[in-house]
Amino acid sequence: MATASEQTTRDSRYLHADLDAFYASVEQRDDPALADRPLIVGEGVVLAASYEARAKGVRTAMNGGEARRLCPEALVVPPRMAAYSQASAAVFAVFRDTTPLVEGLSIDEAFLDVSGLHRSSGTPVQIAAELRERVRVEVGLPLSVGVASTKFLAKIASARGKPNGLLAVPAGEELDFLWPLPVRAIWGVGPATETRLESRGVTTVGELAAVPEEMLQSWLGRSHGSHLHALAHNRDARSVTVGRRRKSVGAQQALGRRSVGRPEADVLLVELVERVSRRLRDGERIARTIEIRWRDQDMASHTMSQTLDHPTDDTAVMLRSARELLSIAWPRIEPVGLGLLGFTAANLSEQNAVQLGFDFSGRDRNELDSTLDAVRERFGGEALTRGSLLGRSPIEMPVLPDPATEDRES
DNA sequence: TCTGGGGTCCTAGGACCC
DNA sequence: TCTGGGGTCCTAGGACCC
Repeated sequence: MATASEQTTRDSRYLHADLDAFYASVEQRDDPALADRPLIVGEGVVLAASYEARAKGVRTAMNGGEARRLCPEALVVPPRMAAYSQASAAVFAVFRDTTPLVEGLSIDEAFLDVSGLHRSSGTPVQIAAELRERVRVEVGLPLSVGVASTKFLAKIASARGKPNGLLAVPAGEELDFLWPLPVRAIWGVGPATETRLESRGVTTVGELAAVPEEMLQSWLGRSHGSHLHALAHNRDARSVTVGRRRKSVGAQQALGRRSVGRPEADVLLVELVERVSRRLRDGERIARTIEIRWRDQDMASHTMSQTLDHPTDDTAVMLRSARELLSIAWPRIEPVGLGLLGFTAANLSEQNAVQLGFDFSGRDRNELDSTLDAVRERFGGEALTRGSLLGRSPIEMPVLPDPATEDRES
């Protein structure tokens, strides 16, 4: 098991904050009649279930009929997305008031880096306790927080602390905490990886840590293998990234078992493209890659994509491309039957970006650096490096980014 | 238990360029 | 005409997450 030399001695600087049963908690907050009662949000499929409903076996993504059979006394309400967005924004405001180093992962969870706050705000554990209290009082929602020396361990800790808990993994005790857990607890180990590990007799993180890295790579692929090897030893160098932006926007529609002909598929495609292009325009984003995805009646999924010469947010342009793809794909789709149709716009960039083109082949280093300085001064591009100037593709720079719009849209 | 809707990241082969 | 090293971009598929 853990030896002292293997333990990290870094401070616990990362918080993973996760709202409990988020949609259900918002409903229970807004309607006192729902408090402390089994509650299901979403009718066709369960989007969220209160802990009272979970106690009966109801789970997220379960179909509504099954959920009602398991928990007949549950109240079922339709989702109110606007209310959840508002609640999320209020919670994230508390996060950002605690530290500017906040990385949103989804509508209801975020990483916070609280290193450097020790003098002003207390220890990470004190900060986490304060955060939970503020979210409870100011927003009225239960929050679980994990505290650890790495992001991935903080995430595991918050999950173990639920519901409504605070769990800190003390520096030096990381591996004692980690190694008894099932491999599935690791963020990034899903059903496929779990099965592959299990077939080789590896079921706990401790057993995973004992497998030589090269062997793990041969089982799972180079990158995945070395990544899991590192995590099993609590080696995770990832830091909190502020201001991440979405890289793709998509919409999809499941069709069940009914048979769908080409005309109906085409109508559906128009609706999907309209939804996506509207969201692109609302978010002031443009996309260069157009993708259709479908699932056949055997549940196998497929994609087909096309990259345009110029990014766009224009419905007609995207629709033309999507239709072209559907025409090419249809001979493959028709014999098997369509189970789901989706449309995704990827390769997103900022609507107000400028493209800078450079050709520095054969130029010297000084000339390059002075140009780099000039470009940075004009466009404020901190991310711009000499390496990016040497690339042949145009470099995209946001025009005078407004910090207020840097928020991740949820 | 035959399964919703919205995402991210990685891999691997081929085309193409210098 | 053939061969090599180094690199980017595009496409399709797969695993995973909330």
